[in-house]
Amino acid sequence: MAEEKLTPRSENYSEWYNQVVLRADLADYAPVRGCMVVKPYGWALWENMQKELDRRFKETGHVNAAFPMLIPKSFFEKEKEHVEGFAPELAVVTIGGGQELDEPLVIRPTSETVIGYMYSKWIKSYRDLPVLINQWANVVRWEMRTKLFLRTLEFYWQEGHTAHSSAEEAQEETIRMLNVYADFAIKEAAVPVIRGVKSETEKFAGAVNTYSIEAMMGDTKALQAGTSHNLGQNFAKAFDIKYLDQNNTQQYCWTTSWGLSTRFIGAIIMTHGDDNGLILPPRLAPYQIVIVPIYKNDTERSSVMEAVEKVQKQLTQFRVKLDDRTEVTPGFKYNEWELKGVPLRLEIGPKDVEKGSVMAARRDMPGKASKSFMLQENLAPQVQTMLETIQASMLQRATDFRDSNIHEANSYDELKDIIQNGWAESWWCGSAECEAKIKEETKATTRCMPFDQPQVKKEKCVYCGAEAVKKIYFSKAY
RNA sequence: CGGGGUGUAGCGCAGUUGGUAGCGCACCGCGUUUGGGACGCGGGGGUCCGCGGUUCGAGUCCGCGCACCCCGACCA
Repeated sequence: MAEEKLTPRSENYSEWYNQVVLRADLADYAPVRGCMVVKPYGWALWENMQKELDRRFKETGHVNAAFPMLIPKSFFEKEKEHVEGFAPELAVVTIGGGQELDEPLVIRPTSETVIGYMYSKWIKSYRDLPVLINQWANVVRWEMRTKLFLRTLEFYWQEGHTAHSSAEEAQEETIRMLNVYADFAIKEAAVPVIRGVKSETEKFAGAVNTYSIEAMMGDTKALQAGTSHNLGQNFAKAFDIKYLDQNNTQQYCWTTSWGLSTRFIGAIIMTHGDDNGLILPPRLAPYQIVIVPIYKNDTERSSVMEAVEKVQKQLTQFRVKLDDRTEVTPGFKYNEWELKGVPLRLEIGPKDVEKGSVMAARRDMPGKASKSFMLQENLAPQVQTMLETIQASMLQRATDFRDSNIHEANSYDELKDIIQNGWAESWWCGSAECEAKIKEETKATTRCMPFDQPQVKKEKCVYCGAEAVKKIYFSKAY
C-alpha cells in the first residue's frame, strides 16, 4: 500500500494531492472519465460532514426530501441565465427502454428547476411559507477538466431550496445558511473561511446574488468551499411559484438555494495535509484515535493486549481503530495511519504495561514534538483534551497561514506579484471589464467581496484607476 | 475543444538489429521478526489498449481507432 514516500508538496502540489487521495484510500478513479469512486474511508469522512451539516440544517428549521434525478430538458430553458450557465455541461438522456424519448431528460446538474416546478404546485397561500427543504443528492456536470473531489462529472452534495414571502426574508435565509457553512467549516473542519459576495460574473446562473465561503489551500490557491444564492423572484417567475397574500393578491415567491459538496473534502485535504499525508480534524475524522500495540513475543503480546483492551474500554465515546495486524511492523503502521490522517495515535508496548502509560503521538505535529506520555488511568479526559487541542491548533495554523498569505495590493504591479503566491486584497471599480482583464492577464479571479468593508474614501480601482466601490480578493483558484 | 504525454502482471517500470515476456513493490504459503516504512526461502498472477496490415515470425515496424493522465479555455 504505502510503499514509498509521497511527492513533497513543494515539488508538485497537484501530484501530492492525487497521491494523498489515492493512497489514503479516500477515493479511486472510476471506469468513466472524470468519475470517481468514493471509498469507505472517504465516505466515512463525508458521513461525518453530513451529520454536522444536517444537524445545523434541522436546527435552522429545514427538513429533508428527495427530488428526482431526471429533469425534462425544457425546464432548463425557462430561466434564461440558468440555461446559458448550465447548457454546456448537461448530460442528457435521449433513449429509455430502447425507445427514443419524446422529450430528452437531463440528469440534474442542480435542482432549482424541478424543485421550482414542484413548489409552484405546492405553494398556494402565504400560510404555506416559508418552505425550507434540503436534499442530499448526487448531480452531474460534464466538466472539461476533472480532479478527484474538486471537480468530477458526478459529485455528491446537499442542496437547500427555500421559498419565502418577502425579499428581506429570502435575503436573511441566504445569509443564515452562508453562516451555517462558515460555522461548519471553522468549528468542524478547522478550515478558516472568508464570507463574502461574489461578483456579477462569478455568481450562480440565475441568481440575484451569490455568497460564498472561500478557503485558502496549502499552495495559496483559493477554493470556493460553499455557496448560498439569493435567487430573488427569477425562478419564481420562470416556474410560476405564486401565493395569495393576506390581501388576497397573487405574489411571486422569493427563493434561495445553497449547496456544499464533496469538494469540501478537497478543502480539508489541502488545508491541513503535509508531506506525510492527510491530517484530519478530530471532529470529522473517521477514526479519531488509532491504537498500535507493540510486542516481541507471546508473553509480551498477552500483557500488552490486556492493557489495550482496558484502554479501549475507556475510550468508547471516541471513534477508535485498533490496528492489531500482525503482518506489518509498528513502524509501518505509524506511517500508514499518518498518511490516512488519524489525529491521535496511542502506542502501547511492554514499557507502557510496566509504567501504566501510553505513548500518545499527535498527527498535527512533526517528529519527536508530537509524542508525549499519558497515564492509562483516567485516559478518556486526557484524550478528550488532546483532541480538542489538536482541533484548535489545526484551525490556528490554517488561519495563520491564510492571513500571512493575504496582502493588500495598492497597484496592479503589486497585485500581479502577490497573486503568484497568495491572495491580493484590492480596491475595485466594480466593472466586469477590469475583472476580465485581470483574469486574462494574471489568471487570477475575483473570489469575493468580504462583508467587513472598510469605508470607501476616494479609493482607486487597482486596474483602471477609476473610483473604487468595493474591496475584493483576487487570487488563483481551483 | 486546443497542446503535450502514456498505454506491457494490482501498482511503478524495463524489454536490444523483429525470434514467442521480465524486474521492483504488492499478493499467497512457511519460518524468523515487531518502540519509526523487517528479512529469508518458496509460490501464483499477462487477450503486451483495440482493429487491420507487413513478415516464416510483431510487445517491437506501418496505418486507423480508443482510453487515461498532465497543461490551457470553462466550472462547485
